[in-house]
Amino acid sequence: MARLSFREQVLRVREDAIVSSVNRLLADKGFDLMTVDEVAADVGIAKASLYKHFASKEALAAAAMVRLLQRTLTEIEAIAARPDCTALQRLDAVTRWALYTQLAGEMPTLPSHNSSLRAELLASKSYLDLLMEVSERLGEWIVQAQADGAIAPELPPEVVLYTVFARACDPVPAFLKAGGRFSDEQIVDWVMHTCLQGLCGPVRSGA
Amino acid sequence: MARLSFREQVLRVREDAIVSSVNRLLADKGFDLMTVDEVAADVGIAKASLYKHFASKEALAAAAMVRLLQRTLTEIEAIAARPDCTALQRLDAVTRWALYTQLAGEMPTLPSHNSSLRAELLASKSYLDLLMEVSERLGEWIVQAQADGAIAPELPPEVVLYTVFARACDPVPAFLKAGGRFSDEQIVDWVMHTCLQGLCGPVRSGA
DNA sequence: GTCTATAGCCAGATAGAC
DNA sequence: GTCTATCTGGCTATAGAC
Repeated sequence: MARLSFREQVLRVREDAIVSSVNRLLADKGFDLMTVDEVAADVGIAKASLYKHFASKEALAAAAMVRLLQRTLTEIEAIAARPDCTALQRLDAVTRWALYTQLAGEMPTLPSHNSSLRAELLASKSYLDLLMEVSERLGEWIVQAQADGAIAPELPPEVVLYTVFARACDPVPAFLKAGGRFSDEQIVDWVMHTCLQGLCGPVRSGA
Repeated sequence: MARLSFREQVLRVREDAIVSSVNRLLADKGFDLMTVDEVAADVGIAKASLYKHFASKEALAAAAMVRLLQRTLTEIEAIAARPDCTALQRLDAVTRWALYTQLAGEMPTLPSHNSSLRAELLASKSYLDLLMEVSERLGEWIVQAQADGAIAPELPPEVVLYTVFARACDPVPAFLKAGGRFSDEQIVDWVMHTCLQGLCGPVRSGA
């Protein structure tokens, strides 16, 4: 019993190493340019061994997305545990976390066009469950922030949710980072500013 | 002389048909999933004939991007010709145009990771020239809008420019459209609202 | 310049020994 | 479960006739 558990633990560690490589490669090159050979080489095992753990390239990507959502949920729970925060501050915190994750090269991005990949994700119960839970947790904060008058009440919560989600694959931070003239902190501050206050910023009396 | 000119015209019409197909397919499936066979079938010619017009798949995509930038410049000039507009209103108009183009399925999107494609684009003088001209035209409006106090002066113009550019590949409109509950006009209005005023909207007195 | 046919290559997936 | 070696399909690109 103990041996079996140990074996399973070894298995999980190896699979976690695989998912880590996939996560990094997805963040770096995207799904289409990532090859299974690369993943195998990065993990340090043979390609055929990969296929003993995951049935397809799509399954690899799905596993990376599941882990991302799990980490997102962990982050959400950590932020939810902070006392004396407004809902807007919590939304701000989770969005900043996503931006820093992206700037660190750890945010896997998937092409929204790829149909085989979409099919795999929509068939994954754990992925869908996690996505729904993340959406619901954020949705509660959004509704609360609107009740507080902190987020524009005329925006449907759906619009707010998608806008927050979209920061995870926003190309602006990477472009600003590529320029090399700004720190990650500065970049995140600006993107958060445009996200919350918009380009026009707080309305000044004369405007 | 007239015959030669006529021949060249026929050639350009055919090439324009090719670029139209590429534009649509790029908007629909993206570069990696678009195959040259599809383009040929869509145009109604043999694949080998395509390669008489364009040297590679990357060249096809580059041609589509050049045409997009040309159309963008045309739109910019039309907006510039409007009398009695503030710089912010012109920026608003061109961004709205990009959003409608995207919702119409006519906005080609390229993967930012693909290196062979990047190389092709960076080697294309007409692409780079057009990109620079579009950036400069928008840059003038941005600086003017900041001088007017309409756009937050603490934002570097670079940040504003990238934020405007990013609307062209913003995933939010497509998600909202996929929901099927909103009109294109409504979607564009919301996205423009979040772009200019942010999620928090105009600061209310109590906030 | 257009076509048919095919070369050449690469990447996802598998066979089968250990 | 791990490996080496291989299969298979699809895609870019080209050869060569007309």
